[in-house]
Amino acid sequence: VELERALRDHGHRVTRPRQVVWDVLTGSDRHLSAPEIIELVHERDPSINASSTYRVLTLLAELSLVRESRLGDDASTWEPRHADSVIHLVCDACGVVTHHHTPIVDELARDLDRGAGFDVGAIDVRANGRCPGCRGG
Amino acid sequence: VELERALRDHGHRVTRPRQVVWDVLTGSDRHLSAPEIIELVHERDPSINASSTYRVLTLLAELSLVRESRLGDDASTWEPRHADSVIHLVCDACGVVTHHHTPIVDELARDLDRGAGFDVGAIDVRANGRCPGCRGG
DNA sequence: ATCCCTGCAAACTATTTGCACGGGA
DNA sequence: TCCCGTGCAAATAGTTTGCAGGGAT
Repeated sequence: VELERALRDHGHRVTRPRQVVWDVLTGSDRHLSAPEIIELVHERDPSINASSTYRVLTLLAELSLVRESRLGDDASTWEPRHADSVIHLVCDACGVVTHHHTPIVDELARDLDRGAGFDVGAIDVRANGRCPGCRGG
Repeated sequence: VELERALRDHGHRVTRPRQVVWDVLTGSDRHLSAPEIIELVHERDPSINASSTYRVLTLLAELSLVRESRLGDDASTWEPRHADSVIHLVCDACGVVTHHHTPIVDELARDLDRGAGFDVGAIDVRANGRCPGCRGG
């Protein structure tokens, strides 16, 4: 229903591809690449075309329902948008991506405003390294 | 000579494509995409193939001489690597990418180590927004 | 003399777009 | 009924790879 409301509020139609893509995204607890999303969408409904999935992802991003990240060297990944700023922790050993929160990001935004005169809209922080599990190896 | 030393120290040969790509990168004050680098390399020596440029960029990244960033929605951009952590400020209005430094990034690294048990190797911060010039519009 | 690098061309992956039809409002 | 959104297929863009010859060491 969150999806339906967001779509209607902006004059967009509620269609099956949009619902299925949204279900796939909200039904996953991790980042998904476009090809992965396309695959999962196909499992639920093989008649939904890949290009439609791309178009839906673009639309959902415009509506701020999902967020695109470019974490690796390959394809973009997508996830439902979080309310607050999130830090992406990418483990170079096992490849797992986790999230982290800290008020320091807000501090950073303030510093950019004051120190560089930059009007900050969004901040993305990515850290590469070793996750707790791979750390002691 | 910095390039030559880095190459020889790791048992790699000093070749023309490697020198030209390095010259192009160090001769620019801004981020360059691979296609841009290929173009600039061609201006200096049209006989250097695009695939070689890709291979050189990959090698230089392994040697930590250059750094790859994925700032926009299109291609990766490359720049000589900086000693300290750098923040990329991407202006959504004019598209210009500038750099910013702040010790807050180190603070962030410490927080990730303590707060999330994550062994931080590198941190990338990107901020989208309005640069000082486009701000008052 | 050895074998690392390169140029070339082809393959690949991710993503975008034109078009005509069909379904949502 | 209207026209937005879709499926389809082809086009694009960026990047990677196999191979054989040439140059750096």
